[in-house]
Order: sequence, then structure tokens, then C-alpha cells
Amino acid sequence: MPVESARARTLTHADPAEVPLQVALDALADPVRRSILRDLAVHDEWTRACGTFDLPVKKATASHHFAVLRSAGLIEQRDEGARRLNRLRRAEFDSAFPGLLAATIDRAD
Amino acid sequence: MPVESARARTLTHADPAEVPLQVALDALADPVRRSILRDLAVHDEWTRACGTFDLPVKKATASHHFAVLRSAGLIEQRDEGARRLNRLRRAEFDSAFPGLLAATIDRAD
DNA sequence: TACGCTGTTAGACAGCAACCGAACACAAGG
DNA sequence: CCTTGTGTTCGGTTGCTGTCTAACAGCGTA
Repeated sequence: MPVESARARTLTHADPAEVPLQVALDALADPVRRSILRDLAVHDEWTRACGTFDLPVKKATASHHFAVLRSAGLIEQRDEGARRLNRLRRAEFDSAFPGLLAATIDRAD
Repeated sequence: MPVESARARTLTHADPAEVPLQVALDALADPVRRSILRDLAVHDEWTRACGTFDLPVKKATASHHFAVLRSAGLIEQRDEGARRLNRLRRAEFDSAFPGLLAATIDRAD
């Protein structure tokens, strides 16, 4: 059976259906986070590791943003070796907040 | 011709089409402001003065929130005597940010 | 075991936005 | 003119969040 790595064990994901609207909006109201989401939206799932995003902040700050997106139910993360791959939870999030994601990222800032 | 009152002359409205997404999201990300918008959404236009909203903040703060909504292109205001009446700019805002308003206020927090 | 790479955590700091009381501005009506 | 009602502006406080550096933790590999 697949053995869960030590890092993966501390990775907690929020269920989009349980996320308060306030949390979702706060997550979407930051330009760096929207940039991450747009990036994920145009690439295949599980192809982008955290470090591969071109962001205007240091990696500690980026790590913080990924954590916010995770606890808002917007992304899912999975470890592959030392890298942490990302996936946009489009269907799940859409089902909890119909139209919100599209209205937010299908558009320039 | 209709003479504009002294107060009305200082009332500036933002064109929703010119509003940056960041400004729109910041405006929608506050619970007090969403409460105002939901209230406007279920009442006839120009029927609600600022003071008629049941808000958990003092009037100075409420005044601030109305100003934010105005500069985000979400509401229009018009003076009627000493009172300032409000209208939700649903069509204009929807045209600039399709689906965003509905996704935000057609739902409990 | 040692190294390099990726990402997280801890601690500190700065800026901003929500909030309030007080003072002010304007309108309506006695 | 004075009073009352409505809303705005000003100054100040406070709490939160985005940011950074530094240190740390896992993972893969030589």
C-alpha cells in the first residue's frame, strides 16, 4: 500500500462546501493569489509545483499564499518527492460558489 | 431647470466599466457592505436611505462603506432633501463583471 | 552521510482598512 | 433663526495581513 510521507501527513485540505463565503472572497481578493489561480487554470492538473510560478514575492510569502488558497478550498496539493504539486479545484469550488471563480479569474485585473 | 443642491454637487460616481477588478473585489469582501447590497437587491430602487439600513456599525463607519460601494460602481446615490437614497447598479455592474455580483450576494455568508 | 533542492515555520515589521467619537454641513420646518 | 434629522469629514486607535529574513524539515542523490 502507498506509504504517506511525513510531509504529506501534515497537509490538510478544506472542503469547499464547508468554506464560508468570507474566506473564499478573502482568498480571491489578493492579486498574487489570483495570479496563481489563473496559472493553474491554463495548465494541466498536477503539472505545476509551487516553485514554478513566477511570482513577485519571496518563497516564504508564496508558501503563505498557497496555504490560504488551500484553506479556502481553491486548490489541492500533493507531494511528489521534494516538490509539492498543485491542482485547481474548479468543479468542487464551482459547486459551492457557482460563478465566483470564473467571474474572478476569467478576466484581467 | 433642476437646480443641483450643494451636497449633490460633491457626489461622484465611478463608472463600473472603469473599475479595476481589485477595487470591486475589495468592496465585495466586506460583510457589512454585502449586507447593504443584499438589502438593496430585494427592495425597489431609490426606496432606501442610508440611515434605514440595520447595520452593526456607527453611522460614520456606515458612511464610509457607502462611499466604498459608490467608488466601486456598485451603487448609485441621489439626494432627496436631507436623505440620500440608494440604488443597486445591477445591470451596469453585471456588464462589467459578469456573474460576480450574483455569486457574491445570492447566498448566505 | 553529506549535499542541494523544495517548501514550511517562526518572528518581526509595516501598511492599511475598519472602526469610533466629535465636529461639521446641509435640508426642512417651526 | 433655531432646532431637529441626516449624512459626511476629521483625527486617532486597533487589529489584521502581506511581506521579509533566517532557520528548519523532508526528499533525492552522489
